[in-house]
Amino acid sequence: MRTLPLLEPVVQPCCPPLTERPLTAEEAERTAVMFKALGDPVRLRLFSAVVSHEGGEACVCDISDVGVSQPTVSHHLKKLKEAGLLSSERRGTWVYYRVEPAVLAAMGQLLTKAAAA
Amino acid sequence: MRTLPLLEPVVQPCCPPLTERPLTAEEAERTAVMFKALGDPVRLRLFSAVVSHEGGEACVCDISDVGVSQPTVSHHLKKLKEAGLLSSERRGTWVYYRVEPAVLAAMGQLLTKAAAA
DNA sequence: TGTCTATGTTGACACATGTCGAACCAGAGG
DNA sequence: CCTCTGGTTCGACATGTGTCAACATAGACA
Repeated sequence: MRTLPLLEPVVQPCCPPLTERPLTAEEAERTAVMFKALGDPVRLRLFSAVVSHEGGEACVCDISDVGVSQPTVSHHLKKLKEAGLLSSERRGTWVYYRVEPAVLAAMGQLLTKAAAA
Repeated sequence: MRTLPLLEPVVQPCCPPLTERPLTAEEAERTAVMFKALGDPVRLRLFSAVVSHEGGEACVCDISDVGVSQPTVSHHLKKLKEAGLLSSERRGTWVYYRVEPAVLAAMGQLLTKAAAA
């Protein structure tokens, strides 16, 4: 019995820099997944809530006050997970979501390098 | 006769840091606009093409080879413009798109600060 | 076993979005 | 004036997406 299904890893070595050259179709496809995941207000709030929470992780019950129903929260968290931005773990009664620091750093570099050009 | 319609400024002083605290509904709404704009593979390629082009600007004719019809290219460039990421200017026969460096830098900080947490 | 609480999944629905062809607009150059 | 070329706008269509209520599942606890 595995405790972490972890749907897909999707984007790990990700993110070619944006300024160097035009992205290829493949690269764009991969990179767009992450931006798309953050392209919804509710998901952005959930993500921000997890990232800003102490320890970089939070229980669903702590962050689900974003004005939508509980199934919708669950749906959005799943999307963020599929995009490789969050991972989840069940601890007893509650499920905790955690941010993937590597991916976040990669996204940041992608944009800051672009800005420095 | 104005040469720059510039549909809306939308997001100028933008981007509260992502790690500090959970984003409010308003902040998330504003910030998500930009991520959403970059959340499509075609738009990401177009954006990357403009950013990586010399001088940070490019004629539509230089970047429209992304596998979709020309009206679709125009549609996506409009979206990027509405999101405040690009601006456009007509110069004789051709239309040039340019990146907005301030907004790009803000987005980068938003994520790198988040990564450093 | 049963029940209660915390999350996830399903199904359905309305709405947003990406795409194209066709029509339209703006300059350049006859 | 006309015509050609580069871009945009329009109308239509298929697909994707956010949302909820209802149902299902997983532990905790009795």
